[in-house]
This record gives sequence, C-alpha cells and structure tokens, in this order.
Amino acid sequence: MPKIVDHEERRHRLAEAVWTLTLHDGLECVTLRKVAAQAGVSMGQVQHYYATREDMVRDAIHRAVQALNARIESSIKASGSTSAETTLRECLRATLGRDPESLRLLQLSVAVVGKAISEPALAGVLGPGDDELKDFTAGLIAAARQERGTPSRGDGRIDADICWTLATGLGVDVALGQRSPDEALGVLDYHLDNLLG
Amino acid sequence: MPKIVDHEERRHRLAEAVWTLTLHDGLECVTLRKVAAQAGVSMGQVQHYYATREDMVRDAIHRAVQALNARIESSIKASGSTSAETTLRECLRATLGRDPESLRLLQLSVAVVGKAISEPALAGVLGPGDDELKDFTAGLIAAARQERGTPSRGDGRIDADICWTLATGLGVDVALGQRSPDEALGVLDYHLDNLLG
DNA sequence: CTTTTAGCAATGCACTTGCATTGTAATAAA
DNA sequence: TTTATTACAATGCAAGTGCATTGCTAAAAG
Repeated sequence: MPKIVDHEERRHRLAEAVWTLTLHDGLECVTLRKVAAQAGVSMGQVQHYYATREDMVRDAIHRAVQALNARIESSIKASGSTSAETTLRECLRATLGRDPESLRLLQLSVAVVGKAISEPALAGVLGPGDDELKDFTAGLIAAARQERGTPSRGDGRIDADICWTLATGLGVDVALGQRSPDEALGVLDYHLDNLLG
Repeated sequence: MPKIVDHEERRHRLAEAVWTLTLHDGLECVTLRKVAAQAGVSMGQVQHYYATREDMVRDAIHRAVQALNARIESSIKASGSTSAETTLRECLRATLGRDPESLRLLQLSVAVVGKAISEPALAGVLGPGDDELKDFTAGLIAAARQERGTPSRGDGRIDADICWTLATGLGVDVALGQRSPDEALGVLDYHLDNLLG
C-alpha cells in the first residue's frame, strides 16, 4: 500500500539519540523534543514510533542491554576453540569497556541502573544475573583448573559468582572513570591467577 | 534578632524527603513541590533553604554519602578491639545493607550513581575509592593472615582493592533486590576465607 | 515598646513538558 | 487512475516546572 520504511532502522536511530543524550546530560534530560533534535528528525516522527516517552526510553535501554550482551557472547564465541582459561578471561573482560563502543554501552548501563531502584521490573533486565551464565562460568573455571593441573577446591558456583560480581564492579568503576580499563584488567587477571593457580 | 531555627535540622528533614521521593519515584520526580509536600512544609520553606533545585539534590546526596560513610566507620570502631580479621569482615559487611537504614542509604547511592556519568564531579564523592582506605584494608589483611598463621602472598593492595570492589558490587545487587543480604554475606565470607586461608 | 530582621507563606510567571489532534505527501494495491 | 494507508509534519494545549517577587509574622536586640 503506502510508503514502507525500515522500522528497525528508525527505532535504532532514535535509540542512538536517546543514548547520546543520556550519556551527555543524564536520563532526566531525555525529552521528546531533544531526542528528535539529536536524531535530526521531527518530533512527530518520534511520536510515530513510540506511543509514550516511557516507551521510548524503555526501548532504548532494552537495545543497549541487548547490544552489551551481544558483545559478551561474541567474545565467548571469538575465543571458543582455544583453552577454557582463555574463554573465561575473555568473556569476563568483555564487561570492562575496553573498546569505545563497549565503554559507551557500559556507561549507559550505569547511567540507567538507578532507575531500577524505583522500577524493580528493570532490575531483572540489567546485569548478567542468570543462573545459566553462572553454571557456564563454573564449568569454565573447573575446566581451566584441569588444564593447569590445579586440583579443584571450594565451590565453583560461588567462585563464578564472585568473578562476575567483581568484573561488573570493575566495569562500573571504568564507566565512572575511576579506573582505567587496563588497571581493571590487571585486577581481574590477578584474581583469576589466584583462583586458578 | 528574630526567630532563629536549627538550619541543620531543617535541611536534614528536606534531605530526608528527597531521599524518600528518590527511592520511591526516582530522581527525575524530585521537584520542589513534591519535596515540600513530602516534608510537610511549604514550597517557600524549601526555597528558603536551597537556592536552586540542583543545590537541594546535591545536598541530599552529600548527606546520604556522609551517612553511609559514617556507618562504615562506626562498624570499624565497633569492632576495634577485637581481631584484625573481625574488623576486616565487619567493615566490608557494612556495605551490604544489612539493617534497614543502611539498605536505604545503599539503595539511594545506587539510585544516584547514574548521575555521575553525565556529571563526573559526582563520581569522586560516591564510593570508597580513596587510597587511604585501601592501605588500611591491606594492613588488615596482612594482620589477619598473621593472626591465622597464614603466610602472606600476592599483592595486598590489589587484594584490598578486590575486597572493596566485590563488597560494593554485592551491595549493588542487594540494593537492587537481586540478592538477599544474607546471600551477599555468604559470598563475601567465602571470598575472605579463601583470601586468608 | 519599638524596630529590625530571619523565616517563612503565597502567588505569579515564563517556560518546558508529554501528548492529542489535524493536515499532508507519498506510494503500493486495486 | 483511483484509493487506501502509511509515514510523517505542524501545531495546539493543559499540566507541571523552577524560580522571582511580595508580604506577613514572630521574636530578639535596642
């Protein structure tokens, strides 16, 4: 029938604008007009794709989390054929914002996490808190120890838990500029050396 | 001259109102009128004590951080005469929001940390990122190992760093309701057992 | 008692906000 | 070519915002 455009591309552009504004001015400054201006479109277009401002912000956050998870998973797959230790290190490193785009997404997550306090539904979406990931990581730890010939000890699930909590904590520091990515990497590697050694 | 009131008490009441609103509705919903209503005073009174909204929010955040630090320090002093290990455990535990007021302050910190992305000056104020604390903690770790008869190993400063990063990371999870304080405590203790054992 | 001043309370105002409404141009199906 | 429908653009509007201004009241200094 009529003019058909790529909705996905439009929403992505708008989400990008929301990201930029959020990082630059904070979430409270994300308004329909500013998003339109940032994206270089009219306010009508924004309204066409999002029923409410809440909808828009929600989608932008959702897309950011997806993009971040995609980067972690691609890190896992990129080092899939090497040793378990390499895979373990690599996927934890993915949370440290070591390239510009990862850093951007990381900062965005931090900028947004506060909303989850007054909006508990958001808490589940953020952060890698699922059991599946922890089991997977616990398996990697066990395998890495076997590679090293280190006897297994302790509770692998808690070890995995600590790895992720530490890595995301380091990531927060990096996002806030309180730590360089390299310094965070050093701390993480130090922990893994102790854990596997 | 004229009527004299306790400025400190007034500002504290207003800050309390800001806290409550922030936890309940998020920072973006903190307006002069709502704060006045929450505190049960007129909007004029709020304006009398804060020149701008920004001033008000800044002061409320500052007071929250102060209160949280005070709780950590009081934890240290409360266990001052016992073993180094007890002191170490106790001051790290203080970041886990184990009593209602600590939890409230912890949640408030999380609700506010996002602002630090677009307002880097705030980053320094939040979180226990100073070197002094890390040195102190490194000292506690060394002393605790001596108490246990464990030979010292690794880098005490990085160990201390990891302890705090882990503890604050766990605190974030608790604040978001993704972890119970008891669970977080278990993870922290597990880590300290490994570290000191 | 007078006077001065801190401590508000009340109101007003320009501005911004999200959202609704309406109009219009383009295009694919008929 | 007609027509239906998508994709906007433009404008309007009520509500809410931060802040300025004004006026009043109570109490301490004189």
